[in-house]
Amino acid sequence: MTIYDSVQKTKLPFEPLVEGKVSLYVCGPTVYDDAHLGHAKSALVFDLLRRVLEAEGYEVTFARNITDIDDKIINKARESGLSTADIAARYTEAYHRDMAAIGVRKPTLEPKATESIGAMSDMIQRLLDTGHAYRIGNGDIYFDTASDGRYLTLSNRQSSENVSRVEKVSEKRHEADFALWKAVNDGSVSFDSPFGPGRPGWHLECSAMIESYLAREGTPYAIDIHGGGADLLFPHHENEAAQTRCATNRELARYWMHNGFVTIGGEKMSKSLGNSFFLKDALKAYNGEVIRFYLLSTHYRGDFNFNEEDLISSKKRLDRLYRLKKRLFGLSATVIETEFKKALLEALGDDLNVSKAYALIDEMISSANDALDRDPKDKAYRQMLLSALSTIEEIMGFGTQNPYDYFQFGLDEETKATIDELIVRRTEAKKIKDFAASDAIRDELNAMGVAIMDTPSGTFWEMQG
RNA sequence: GGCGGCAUAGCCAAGUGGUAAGGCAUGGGCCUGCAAAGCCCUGAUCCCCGGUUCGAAUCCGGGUGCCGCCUCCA
Repeated sequence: MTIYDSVQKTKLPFEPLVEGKVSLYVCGPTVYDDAHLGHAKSALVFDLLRRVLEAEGYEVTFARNITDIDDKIINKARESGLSTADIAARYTEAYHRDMAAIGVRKPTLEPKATESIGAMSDMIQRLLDTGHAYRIGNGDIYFDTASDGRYLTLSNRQSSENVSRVEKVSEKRHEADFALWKAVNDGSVSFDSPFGPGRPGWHLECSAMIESYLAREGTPYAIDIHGGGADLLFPHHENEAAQTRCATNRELARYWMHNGFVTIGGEKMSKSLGNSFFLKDALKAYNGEVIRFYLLSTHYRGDFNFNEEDLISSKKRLDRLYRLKKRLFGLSATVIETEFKKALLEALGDDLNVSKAYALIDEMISSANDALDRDPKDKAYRQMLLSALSTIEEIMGFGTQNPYDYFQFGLDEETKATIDELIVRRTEAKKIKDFAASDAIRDELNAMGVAIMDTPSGTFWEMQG
């Protein structure tokens, strides 16, 4: 496959460091609040990448970290009266629940910062030993950016002169130098280390975790692919790259991938702008797969402008897949290799061209419906379709639900019983050709948001979206 | 100020040199008691100006507009 490397700014053929294997690391969440749609987008993009690589036959080791200690977590703990561990546990659980709801598979590894203090200490020690880090009077340890000849090459910046908004610390050697370790003397949350009690700097955890959990020996790069949101390129990934380079004498990742932002009204969704849309709230109104389908529907590198009308339009598109699944419901078949799968992987293999993949799915659905209209009993064809659906489930991660449940999203049993009862009454009215009565019942159902469809095998219904 | 991204039909969105995928919406047809669903048909010359080329949405130059990173951020 080809991957767009955001450092070289070009699509490159993917060549693994180790034959048949891929190491993929993605920056995960800081667990101090619920995940918003931007977090979901990022998680979905790399979940898709992982699925595609696996479908291509690679053995993928996919790590996504949890930042469970950080100033924001400490502040939240202070406000709520809970411990930082409680806050972190609560939002880690919420993150897992939300991601599962949109079909994001669990990563192979999910290291936590608080469980990686040893790995971080080791890296700090190496950086101190090699002169790439220094300690200041209050015990803080900083990375010396000027000691890295390749600093700023990742994000293609000419100088750090304009990094003037970074907090001024008088003892720092250079403005761009960033904290590896913050000494803590005020009794707040701290961890023991060879450098005394303190907390790790945020950038450090990814480098340290990659080194201790993912990196292979004897390769020119620590891992194959490092991903994250576009806002992490600088300074976060720049700093990670510098740490790894200086501590281990090799580059961190061969390919860097950055996903675009979710925006609202053209502006980046972020907590500081106050325009975040929590995933958990979206999940109240829409099936998780609809959200997955929608957020994955455009190319990962572009910005994604969230808009409820577009979401509904996406839902209608996914509905078609489920109606086809409904037509084939109850049939079992062995999964066979299909031309469809080949085409789908080829589309996705081009730097995750999801638009092309979606187009292939749409075309498959149309021709399938057409063929099933002509010959509903073609067994070989049905088997091929079931295999295609199963490919979509496996690679795209949607179409996995029972189609009847899918169309009854959010309904309680009582309402379902009411609907079923109305349909029985309507069927009886139709039987005696009392169309006025049957149409009145249909209007009533429509008013409830229920769409009716009469078929040779009975009347079915769906919630309208 | 430095660096970067984007601009394609009413809307969403692929395509990066050979005369514009797909979806939603719209209109028409088939099917249906009527519908719904399904299938078929229906729409753009690609922000503007200039250049290169036999040929450009696609390359080059110059504009305009929107967005992002440089502070925590997916």
